[in-house]
Amino acid sequence: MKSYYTIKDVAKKAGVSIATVSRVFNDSPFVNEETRKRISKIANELNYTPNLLARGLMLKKTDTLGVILPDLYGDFFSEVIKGIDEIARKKGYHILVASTHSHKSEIESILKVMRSGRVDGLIIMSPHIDSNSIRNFLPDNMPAVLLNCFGDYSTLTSITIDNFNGAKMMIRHLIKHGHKNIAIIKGVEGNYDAEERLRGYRKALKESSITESPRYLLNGEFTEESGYMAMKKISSIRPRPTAVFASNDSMAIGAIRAAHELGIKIPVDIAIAGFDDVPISKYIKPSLSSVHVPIFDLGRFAANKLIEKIEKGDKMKHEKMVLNTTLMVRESCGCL
Amino acid sequence: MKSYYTIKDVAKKAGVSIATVSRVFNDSPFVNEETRKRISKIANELNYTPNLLARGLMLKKTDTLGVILPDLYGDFFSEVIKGIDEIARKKGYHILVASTHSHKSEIESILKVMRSGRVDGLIIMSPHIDSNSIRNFLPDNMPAVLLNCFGDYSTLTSITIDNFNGAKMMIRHLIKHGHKNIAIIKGVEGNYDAEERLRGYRKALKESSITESPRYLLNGEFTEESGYMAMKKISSIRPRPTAVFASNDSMAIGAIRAAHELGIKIPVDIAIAGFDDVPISKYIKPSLSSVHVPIFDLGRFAANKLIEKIEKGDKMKHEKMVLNTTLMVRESCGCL
DNA sequence: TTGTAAGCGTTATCAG
DNA sequence: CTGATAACGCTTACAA
Repeated sequence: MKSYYTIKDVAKKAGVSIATVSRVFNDSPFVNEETRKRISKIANELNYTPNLLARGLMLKKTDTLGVILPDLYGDFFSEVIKGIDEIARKKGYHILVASTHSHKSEIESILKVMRSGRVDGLIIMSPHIDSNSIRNFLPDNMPAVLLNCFGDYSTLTSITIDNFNGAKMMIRHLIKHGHKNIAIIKGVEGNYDAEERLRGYRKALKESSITESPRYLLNGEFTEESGYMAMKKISSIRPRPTAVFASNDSMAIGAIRAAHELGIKIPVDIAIAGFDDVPISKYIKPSLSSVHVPIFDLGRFAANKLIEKIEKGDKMKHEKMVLNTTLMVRESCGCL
Repeated sequence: MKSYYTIKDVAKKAGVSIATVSRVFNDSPFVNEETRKRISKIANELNYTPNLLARGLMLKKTDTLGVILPDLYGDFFSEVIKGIDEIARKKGYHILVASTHSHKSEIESILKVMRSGRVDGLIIMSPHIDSNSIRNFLPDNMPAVLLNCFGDYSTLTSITIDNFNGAKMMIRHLIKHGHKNIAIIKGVEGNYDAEERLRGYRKALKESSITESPRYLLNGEFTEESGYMAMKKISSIRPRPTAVFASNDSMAIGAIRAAHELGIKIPVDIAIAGFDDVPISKYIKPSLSSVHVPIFDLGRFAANKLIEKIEKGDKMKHEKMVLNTTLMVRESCGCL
């Protein structure tokens, strides 16, 4: 007994040519109803399904989307994937995922694999500035959608989150409630989201003629731990800031933990705000004011756009899409 | 200009046969150093990489692991994926993911795709009892590792988390601290993890000769919302339980939210414990006592086992592996 | 050390 | 309606 059957086996058993079997599996109208039934029955018995590699080789179509992300873990990425998956499955595509850890060499090797006939198109998120070179590694016939990347790639479709305005709104909000000494815990250096959020912070300060103080600029790595460390430092800055804007929620949560340990009351002593609006932010105490990011949509839009590009051909004009962010005011900023 | 090049293009340009080009890309020792260099150079210029579909078709090897999960979202699944990805990349494999939403039809169609030459092996997590039939859909030559599934598949390798003992330990712990009226918020009906945790709960009660009360058995869906609802019900049960064991952390967090709203103090009025030890549990107030589950290891072990099976052939004996869970005592159970 | 040619499992083009 | 047969892009005996 063979461990798997091919179109030939089915054809032989049904006493027809492989062409006819192929027709059956491709819903060709030109096949006799009885023949069709007989072939279907035999295929079923043999548990036969067409080999997708062979089919892909012929058709130059794999019904697969390549998804390249910096990491696969955490609320953010997993929600992006879920969004992509939802659309993909709905439209009959599968997804091949890979994480780069923002390493240039990883990106290149992944791209090499992905472009070698295995996927019909690519969704790439590479917020790190070094990974800019991605473009050069993309065969220019390969449909692609870029997520949260630097640069204005007029040649590529890209979708970004409105980091800049999100941060600006949040800082404006803090200023409106009387804060003047506002510290920021920055994100990873050279990261698109981090830079844009910083830019928003600066813009809001400038608007209100508040001079930016370098002492209020803390480094962070987008991790809980780095937020914790930053808050420890902040506690000894004089004059002590009355508000802290963490460039993402993980860091905000770390900052809150540090504050707890230091006996600093939030939001009474210091107001804290984050960015991303991860699910947890509602549940921590105090609940975290944050900037909501439509992550799920990001994934869905990306998948939709990509599939559109794949199916309409690349003559589709390239576009840049920006997703709105919204303010989520909760307890930690002290305005409730 | 062609949009992509094949082995033929390279061969022609280098003035050799495709066999030689192939040899170069497969590191065959039998190729003249100069020829090799010339071919490499030309391949580079053309930005040529071997088509992996064609190669896979010949070799019957795709260097890809299929990963089938109930869902792609959330701390749990994303950490499983990350674990798998870490090992896979290390050993030169890629991963094709799909989510089933525990729908039988989805599982079947996914399996059909996965087995059609696209993956070398499968990691399947299907804790729902209906999806039991998976076995029948697996070509028996396809290496596979089952995660947290029902049944004792002596024919398949499986890895599970020790849900039973985890729950038992937690309940024992509560009993030791004086609780006798312990409610449980159950997980999804027919779900492997849910059933096992319930079994652990019962075992611990029986051990201490505490009679199980049906009123203390609340239904839940593993969601935050269902935990919230359950707690609302619990608050009006008389005699009111002094402790609540939620079958996962999401529900425990929902329960805590409900308690807050109802003015029930945790852990003073009611102790609460969860399961999974998701990252958030450390950060909520009160911090959540939970049962730690080595999720990341689950993914890594699964990937390692699968790759081993793929490479050693399926003569490898099938095994059942159980990963230990450990008690994480924090504030919410009131023992600190 | 290299080339020739068969074959992997499909689909597509033509005849019939 | 059906069957040969040539692709698809690659690896691998076997021959030279």
